[in-house]
Amino acid sequence: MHFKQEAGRKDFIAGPANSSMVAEDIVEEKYPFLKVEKKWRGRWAEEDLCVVEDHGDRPKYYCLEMFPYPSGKLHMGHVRNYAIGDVVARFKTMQGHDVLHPMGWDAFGLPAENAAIKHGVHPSDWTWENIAAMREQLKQLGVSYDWRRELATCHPGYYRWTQWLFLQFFHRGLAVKDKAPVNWCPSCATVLANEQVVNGGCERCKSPVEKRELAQWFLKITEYAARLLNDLKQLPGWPEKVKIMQENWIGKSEGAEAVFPIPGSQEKIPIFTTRPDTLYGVTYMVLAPEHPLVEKLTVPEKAAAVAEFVARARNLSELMRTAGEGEKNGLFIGSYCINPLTGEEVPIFIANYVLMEYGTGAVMGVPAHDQRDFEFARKYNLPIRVVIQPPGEELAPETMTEAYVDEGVLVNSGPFTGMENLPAMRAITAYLEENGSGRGRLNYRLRDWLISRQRYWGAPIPIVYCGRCGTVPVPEEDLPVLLPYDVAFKPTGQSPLKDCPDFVNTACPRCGAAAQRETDTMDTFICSSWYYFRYTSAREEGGPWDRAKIDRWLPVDQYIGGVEHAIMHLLYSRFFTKFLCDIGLVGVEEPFTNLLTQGMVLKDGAKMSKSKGNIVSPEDIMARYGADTTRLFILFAAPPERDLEWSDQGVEGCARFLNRVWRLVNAVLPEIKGSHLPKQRLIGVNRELRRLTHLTIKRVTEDVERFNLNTAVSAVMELVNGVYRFVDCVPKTDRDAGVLREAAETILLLLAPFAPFLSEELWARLGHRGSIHRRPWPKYGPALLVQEKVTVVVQVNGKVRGRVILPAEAEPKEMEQEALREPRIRKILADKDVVKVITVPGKLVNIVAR
RNA sequence: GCGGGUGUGGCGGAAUGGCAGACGCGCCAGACUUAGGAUCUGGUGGGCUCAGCCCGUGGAGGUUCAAAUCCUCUCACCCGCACCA
Repeated sequence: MHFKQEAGRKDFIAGPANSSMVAEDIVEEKYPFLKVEKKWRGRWAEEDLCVVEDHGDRPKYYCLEMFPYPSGKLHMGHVRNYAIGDVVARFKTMQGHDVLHPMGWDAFGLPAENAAIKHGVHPSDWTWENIAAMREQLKQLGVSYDWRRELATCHPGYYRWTQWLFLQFFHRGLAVKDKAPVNWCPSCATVLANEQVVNGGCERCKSPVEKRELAQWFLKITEYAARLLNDLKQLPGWPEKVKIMQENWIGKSEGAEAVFPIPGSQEKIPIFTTRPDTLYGVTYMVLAPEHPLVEKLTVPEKAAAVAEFVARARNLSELMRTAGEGEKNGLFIGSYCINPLTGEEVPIFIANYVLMEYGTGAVMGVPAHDQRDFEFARKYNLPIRVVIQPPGEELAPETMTEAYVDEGVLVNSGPFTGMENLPAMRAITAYLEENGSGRGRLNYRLRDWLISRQRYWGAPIPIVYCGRCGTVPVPEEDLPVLLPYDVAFKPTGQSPLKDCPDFVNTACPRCGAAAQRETDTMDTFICSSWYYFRYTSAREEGGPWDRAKIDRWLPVDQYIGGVEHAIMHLLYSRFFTKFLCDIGLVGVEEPFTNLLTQGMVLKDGAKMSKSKGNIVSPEDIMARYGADTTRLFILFAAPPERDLEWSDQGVEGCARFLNRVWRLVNAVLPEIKGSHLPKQRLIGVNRELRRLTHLTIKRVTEDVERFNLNTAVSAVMELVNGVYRFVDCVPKTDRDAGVLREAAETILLLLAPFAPFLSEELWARLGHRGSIHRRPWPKYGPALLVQEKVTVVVQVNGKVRGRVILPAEAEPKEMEQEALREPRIRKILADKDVVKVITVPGKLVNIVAR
C-alpha cells in the first residue's frame, strides 16, 4: 500500500489516529466474545446451520478429522486438529459444496477400565461423562459439526455393526483363531499388537513385553498386503512420508524359497532368501528358537542344552532380546540338512538372531555374503565359502573382514559359475523350481492383525464355543452381543467378562446346547476402521450404513489428523475399505483421498505432558480470550504440517488483531451501511484499496486451498492494516464508501472460517440478515489486480542499486532505457562497460557490467 | 545401520530461481493518559569510515546475469523402522 507516501496528509486528522474512529460512535472497545459466542451458538443450533442434507444438489465434500478418544478434556492437539478441519469445512461450504463434517468418539479402550479400577467408576459412566464434557468443549470452540451424526463406538447401536462386520470377515475366512506367540504385557495383563510394542516395551505403560502362546483372533490383513502396497500409488493426495512409512511397514521383499531336506527323514526346512544367487555359499542352517522342528531335529545328547537355550529365548522379553547389542548367540543342535543345489550336508543351528515371525523362521547361513551370517560364522568357527567375486578383486575367506554383499560374478557355483549374480538369481530360482526344491516368492514383513483383547471395555467378539458344534458365530439377528453392565473390576489382569457367568453362559445358536461365549473383546482399532462410513448413516438400524449415502459421500475428500496414526489406523482403515469393497458393501477401494497430517503442539520445545508440567489447557485459553482467538492463534502460529510452539504472547497478539477488526468495522459502520461500489472507474487511493481487497481474496483463497493457513491469516491482517491506513489517512470527502464497504465485508468473509463468531456478529451489524457462513466465498476480479505503475528493481551485477517507477506494461527495451537513465545507476556505471542487460517484465532489470 | 524431515533476525515464521526477513510476537522511541499490562504512531538482521558501502538463510564448494530456493559434499537436530534373511 502506498497510502502513506501518496497521502502525506496524515495531518488532516487533528487528534490521535484512533479518535477519528471511535470517538464519534462509542462501541465496545473490546470484542465481547463471551456475549457474542453465546448468542451465536444458540442461533446456529436453532437454525441447524451446520446440518447437511444427504440429498443436496451441490457437489459433495467430505471433510473428516480423526475422532478423539474421550479422555474428558480437549487438549491443544485436538484444538489444532479441529480448527484446521473447521477452516476446510467452512471454506468448502462457502465455495458451494455440501460439506459432510461429522464428529464422534473413539470410546472403547483401556483408560476407561483403568479409571474403573482406580476410582471405582464404571467404564461406561466414565466414558459417557467424558463425552458430554468434550462435546461441550467442541461446541464452545465453534466447530461446524453436524451433531445429528454424532456416534460413539461404545454405543450398542454402533458396536452392533462392528460385530456384524467381524462376522463378515469370519464368514470369508479372514477372521481366524490361532495359537500364536503373542506380545504379553504383564502389567496391563493383556495381549498387544506388534504395533503396540515400542522398543520392546508396552506402548502404554512401558513395562517389558513378554512372549506367550495363546489362542487369539486374527484378521488376515496379510492377504491384502500386495494391494495395500500397490494402491499407495493411487494416493497422490497423501504425504509422501506416510506412504513411505506404510511401504516400509508392509515390507515387501522379493526372493525365493528353498527347501532343505533332512537326511533319513521326511522333514524339510523351507527357508526364504532374497539372495538365491548365494545358495552355493551355504555352510550352515539356522532355525529360530521357537521353530516347530527344533525339538524333532535335536539329537538326544544336545537336548538339555537346546531346551535351556530355547526356554531362555522364549521367555526373554523382546526388549532383552534386542538389547543384546546385536550379539549373536547360537547353538548346534546336532543334526544336518541337505543343500538342495549341492547335495552337501550342513549343520543346523538355532540362534537368537533368527525370528520366527519373519519368513519361514529359518535362514540359510551364507557367511561370505551376509553380514550377520559372517559374524555368526566367525564366532562359531564355521566355514566361509565365497561364491561371488567382486569385479577386479579376489576375495579369500581367510582375509575377509566383513561380508561382501554387493554385485559380482558367481564362482564355485556349479553350472552357474561365471554368471553375473543378478541374472543368476533368476536362473537359480528357476532351477529350484524345476527340481521341486523351491520357487520364487514374495515375502511381506506385515503380519496378521491380532485383534483379541483380554479386556472388558471393548466390542465383544460375537462367537460362541459349543462342545458339539465348535466355534459358532452369533447369528446376525442376535446382535449386538451386549456388554454386561454389572461386572467386577479387580486388578487381576483377567478380563472381567470371564467372571461374569451371565455373559459367558449361553446356548449354542446352532444346536441349543449349553455353550460359552468368547470373552475377548476387539482391538479398538477395529472400531475406528469403519467409523467414517457410519457417519453417512449414523442412526441406520437396518445395516451398518445406507449404501446410497455411502455412494454420495465417500471417499473422504480430506482427512486430517496426527502423524501418529500414519501406520496402524490408516492401514487398517484401508484394509477394511478394500475388504468391504470386495464384498460389495461399499463402492470405493480407498477411503481417504487426501490426507493432512498435522504437527504437534509444543510448549518450551517439548510435547505438552503432565510429567513435564507444560500443559496449556484449551479451556483456560478459551475462557480468557474466547474461541475465535484460540483458533486463530493456533492456525496462525505455524503451517498445519509443522510442529507448533505455543506462545502466550502470540495468543495475545491474535486477540489484539481481532479487537482491531472489531473496532474497525464498528467504526466505519455508519459510513458504509447502504453504500455501493460506484459505476465509474476508480482512481488513486480508492482504486488502491480495491486492488488490495481483491489481491487479498486471491491470496487467502489460494493459501487455504494449499493449507497455508498461517499465511492466509497474515494476508487478512495486511488487508486490515491497509484499511486502517485508508481510514486514517484519507479524508472522508476523498474516500469512497462503497470501496470501504467492500473491503470491510471482505475482511469478514475471509475471516469467517477462522473466526466464525466475530465475523458473524459484525456481519449482522452491517445489516445482513442471513448468516455469513452461508454466503458464497468472495471472488477476485483479475482486472482489479493490475497496477498502473510498478516499482522496478534495478540491479548492477546482481545487486540492487536503484528503483524506477514504470508503467506495469512497459516493454523490456523501455525498462532497460529507464534503468540506464537513473542517476544513481549512471554514476555506478560511469567507469564500467555494460556487457549485458537482463529484464524481467514488471519486476527487475539486471545490468551486467565490467 | 536404513528411511524421512528440518536448519532463515531476539522468537514463531514469509519468500513461482528475481528487492531475504511478509505477517505476528518481543524490544526501542514517541503520542494520548492520574495510570498503562489499553490504544495509536514511528523504528527494529549484523557491521562500517553511515546521503553510502560491506556482510548475511547450519558449513564448504559449484551452476547461473541472479541461489534461502537448483547440484555436489558436509555438520547438527528431530521423527519413523531396526538382527526382516
